[in-house]
Amino acid sequence: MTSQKAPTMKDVAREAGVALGTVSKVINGIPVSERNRLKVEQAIQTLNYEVNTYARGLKTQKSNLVALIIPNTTNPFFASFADHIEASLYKKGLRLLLCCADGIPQKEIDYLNMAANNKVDGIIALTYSDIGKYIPPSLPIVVFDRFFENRVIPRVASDNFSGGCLAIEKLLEFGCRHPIYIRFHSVFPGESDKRKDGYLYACEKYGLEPDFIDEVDCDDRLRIMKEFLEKHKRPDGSLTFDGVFSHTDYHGYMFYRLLLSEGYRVPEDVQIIGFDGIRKFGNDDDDLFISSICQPVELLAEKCVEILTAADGTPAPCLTLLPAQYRYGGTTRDGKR
Amino acid sequence: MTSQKAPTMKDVAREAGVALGTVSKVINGIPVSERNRLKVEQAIQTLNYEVNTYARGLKTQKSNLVALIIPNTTNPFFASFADHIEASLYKKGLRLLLCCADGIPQKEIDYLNMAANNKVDGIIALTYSDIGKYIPPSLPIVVFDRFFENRVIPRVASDNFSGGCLAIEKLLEFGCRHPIYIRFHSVFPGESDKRKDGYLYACEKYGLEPDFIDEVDCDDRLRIMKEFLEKHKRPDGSLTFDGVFSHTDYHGYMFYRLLLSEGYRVPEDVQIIGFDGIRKFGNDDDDLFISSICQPVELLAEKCVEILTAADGTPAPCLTLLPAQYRYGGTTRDGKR
DNA sequence: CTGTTAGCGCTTTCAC
DNA sequence: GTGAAAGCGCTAACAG
Repeated sequence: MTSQKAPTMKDVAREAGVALGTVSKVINGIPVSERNRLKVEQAIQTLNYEVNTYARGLKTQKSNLVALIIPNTTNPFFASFADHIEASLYKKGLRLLLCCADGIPQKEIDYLNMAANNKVDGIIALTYSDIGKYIPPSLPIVVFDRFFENRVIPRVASDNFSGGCLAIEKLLEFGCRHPIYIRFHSVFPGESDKRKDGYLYACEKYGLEPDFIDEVDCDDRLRIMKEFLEKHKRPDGSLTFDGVFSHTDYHGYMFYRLLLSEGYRVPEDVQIIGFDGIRKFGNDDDDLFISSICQPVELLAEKCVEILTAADGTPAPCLTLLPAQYRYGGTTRDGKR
Repeated sequence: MTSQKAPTMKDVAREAGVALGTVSKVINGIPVSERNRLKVEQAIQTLNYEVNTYARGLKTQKSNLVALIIPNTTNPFFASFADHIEASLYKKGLRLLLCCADGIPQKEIDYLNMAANNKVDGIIALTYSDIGKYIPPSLPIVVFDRFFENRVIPRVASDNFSGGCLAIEKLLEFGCRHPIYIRFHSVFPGESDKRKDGYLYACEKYGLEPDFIDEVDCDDRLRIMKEFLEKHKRPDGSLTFDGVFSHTDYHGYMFYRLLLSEGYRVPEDVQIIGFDGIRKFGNDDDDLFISSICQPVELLAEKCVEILTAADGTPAPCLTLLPAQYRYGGTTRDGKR
């Protein structure tokens, strides 16, 4: 892995017949006499010169690199988030260092250490392990969804509370009488917890009796869902609920498949609304897994980048909430389209 | 975006009471007295020291960064590939610069220029535009699937020919008599073209009449599929084919949905096998979209990294083909499970 | 082995 | 304006 010797600034200076510093000024847009600027630009052309990133980084301590720490890219939500982060950074001339932490705390810490040591200019983190205390104290960072106690860190998230509320309102609008809520959550608190708060609030507001699965995430999800289902079957086999708001599309889709396999019809017997708005192949508008409260992934990503790259003086907002929107995905009774 | 001053090698030397060079030796694994090594390691611990990448890069012209150029991360296959590339690089102490080219040639060229510009030690490219002539002449590179004419570049791919063949053999094994083939392909040639060759070869071998959709990829896929379907309906509504080998899971899944919407049963009336082995949520073993010839993504990624990072002397293989495997995903008659 | 030192290519003073 | 020169933190070559 060796790279060929590239021309240096010195070569350009010699070629142009000016001093080293003058070349540097031209490159960095610092005023220089018209005559010299042209000579330098000419020399740069001739030699096909490009700035050496390491030398510049060594001097300026800037790399134009931003680390994105996410669990993985295989989960469609993370994948989409990463994709939009990349696009936003690219627009600003920044590059993306992808760090998939896989939920391995050591790997997260490794990446954080690396980030702290002059390798990146900032961090965008979407993580579900407890790395708060490893976050370098003075590196710009924006976190998605999570909250760390040791330091005031700008957070970006969807308006999960309103989203949770909206899910129930939509289910009611489409004729549900008894919506339940399903969640398998991380042990670490985050903004997405408010989806449940939204559900509970909506229950209160519309006089519904709350009923839900709310367990720590585990390998036993399917068994837990099945048990829940059994407990909610009437003697005639019909269900005591007719709507499901799932904390994520993923689990909502699991529940959807379970219902189908037990002979229930969706959306006729039970309507389902998930959360996230993930798409099967990531591109079309018509390939939601289930009807969903869709996170505005593109806007969320842009907002993260915007806050991270805001001028040093600008105070970053502690929390930025963006609205999530309902979209039809086949498991609700507003079909047609 | 300012970073706090990190401890330097000088600080470590002072803390450990040894010379700068000694610290450098310890870090680079060059023999040093046991006593000094311990002192230095201790000091590194205490100061939480990490090597400054720019300084090292300036000296060595290495960055431990590898650029991955892919169209996006939202397509599940690319996402999975990126995920495994990241993991493989991480194991070798390398970091991943993610470049999503979105099929925008200018963006690909930008990234290639950057890569050439001392920023990365190597490139792994999975791309469908014609960037052959922009590839920096002396930077290590490995391409997935594609072939560029201007330069001998190591290629890694699945054994698409055998995979195509296998798809037909499986369909026959499960009782198909008339398997067709569906493809919407890029205008650029690549290894995956051999899936069709495999199909044609299998037809020849097993005495089948080839029949297929083979179009340049476009927005009109659904219309083309519908027309094809119409042409293959017998007067009684039954179909003249009973098996589908789709060039990708994506299009296979599209065709699957089309068949269902037209009232055909899968796998009873028509069996479908795709190619890629992409998973709905990227993690479980049971969430293929359709039965598929699965690319060994993890191995492919590892192989790319292995070839890219092979010692300078080692001649890289021009082409490395890894076997793809059939896996049940609900659209074939080997169900149960 | 160990310590000293000369740069890697660039930015950024600082005199001129 | 301009050019000379001092490092940024590290590696590697060298003398001890």
